[in-house]
Amino acid sequence: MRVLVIEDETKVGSFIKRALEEESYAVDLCEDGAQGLDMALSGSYDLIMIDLMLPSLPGLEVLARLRKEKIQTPVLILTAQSKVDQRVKGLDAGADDYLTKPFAIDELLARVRALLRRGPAESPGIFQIDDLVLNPATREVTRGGQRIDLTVKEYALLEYFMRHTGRVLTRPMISDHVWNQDFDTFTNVIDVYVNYLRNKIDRGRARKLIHTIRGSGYMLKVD
Amino acid sequence: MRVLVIEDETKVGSFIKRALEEESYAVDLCEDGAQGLDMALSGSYDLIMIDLMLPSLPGLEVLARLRKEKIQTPVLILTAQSKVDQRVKGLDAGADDYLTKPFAIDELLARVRALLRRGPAESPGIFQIDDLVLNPATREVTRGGQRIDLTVKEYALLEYFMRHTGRVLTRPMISDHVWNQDFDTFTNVIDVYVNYLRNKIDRGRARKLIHTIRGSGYMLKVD
DNA sequence: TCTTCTCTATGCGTGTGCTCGTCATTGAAG
DNA sequence: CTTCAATGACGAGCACACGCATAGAGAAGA
Repeated sequence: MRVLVIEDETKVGSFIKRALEEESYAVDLCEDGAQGLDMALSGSYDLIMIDLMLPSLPGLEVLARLRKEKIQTPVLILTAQSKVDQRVKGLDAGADDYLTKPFAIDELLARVRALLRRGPAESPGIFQIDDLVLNPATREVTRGGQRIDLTVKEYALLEYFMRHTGRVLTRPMISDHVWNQDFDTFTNVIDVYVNYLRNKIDRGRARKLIHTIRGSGYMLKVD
Repeated sequence: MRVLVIEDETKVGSFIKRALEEESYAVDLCEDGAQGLDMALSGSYDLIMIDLMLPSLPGLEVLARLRKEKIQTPVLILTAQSKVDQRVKGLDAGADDYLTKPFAIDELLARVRALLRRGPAESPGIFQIDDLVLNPATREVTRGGQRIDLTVKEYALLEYFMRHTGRVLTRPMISDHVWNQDFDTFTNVIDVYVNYLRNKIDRGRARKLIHTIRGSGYMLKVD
């Protein structure tokens, strides 16, 4: 899951970035409204977080243009003012949720999870395929009841796979959602990480779940 | 446990702040009603204390708006008048308890403990994991029956851990609940204090309780 | 003054993320 | 069936960030 944070206060921004990264999100941080809009328009993000007070372009304007371009990515508004009309304006402009600063990081994370949960599939809080279970709330993964320890990146990759079970995932799709902006296209990192995952999830099991679609990408499914 | 105190009399306010800090609470003090409301809305607090006589925005109003925004944090009302109707109004507006000034500090602390005990988990007064026991009422900690002396900060950290056993606690989450507002994100204080706790709690024991989740944070659990 | 506590600063070891090179597999053409 | 090119699998190894430990500065209180 990739998140764009448009926030001009460096301190707040990097605090949020770090918190999200510890929760295994890929995070791009942008301190300028106009530039942030450009990035948001790429459509690579699963969630966009916008501060209302921005230099160069106010947050509400960013949001409005985004919606005008038919980008339906969930948007979470950050605002210093708790004034009710500000919030109403934000929600009217197409925000999905708002949060007033200062906020508790737990609260931010909870809302992020909530926004991502109401995905296209209207999915529940837990993902399961065969005897493989992933719980995003606790970031716990088990197979056949047995706990599996994953690194942050491995977890991010697996979560992406499990959110798109039975679909072919191309390498560009994977890098777009699991890695952040400064991903280098000309490497085989993805292959390497898929291999790591295989070792921890499929190695020694009767039914393999991770399948290679030669010439296209990978797919998570039961045969 | 983090507490917000909204009290315009500087002397009373800092007296309360100090008393609470000695009991290992993280305390933010605010002398203005409107600003206090903003802070309270962040959801960062485990308890909020409001004086009824405030400049800019009366205490009852702060409380009412808080409840309107669905913030369910326990609220303790401070009031100079002991008039019955005042109290009734306060409780009607959604306060959980009240205290008339002047009050004995012991009484204040007792009520704070009582309010925090009825947490979201409907928790008992005592926390236990393996042979480690923590009693918030006496702030006494033992492991295997043996008393363990902790400093104020160490205790606050351990209490936070024990209230969230078995869950991964990220550094931002920890700083949000154990340190107060002016916490500096870019230091390793948390690591240092976890290390202190390890020395006093896990050092030399067969079963370790504090575990590092690399890239994420820490977790308190039995293996 | 001396002690206690909180926090800063720094050096060090190690796991993670990643690169690279080589080997295995696949599928198509001869 | 053999050959060959394209594609992917995977082990080895490197660099760096992360977390640990420890020393000491600074503040507050006895």
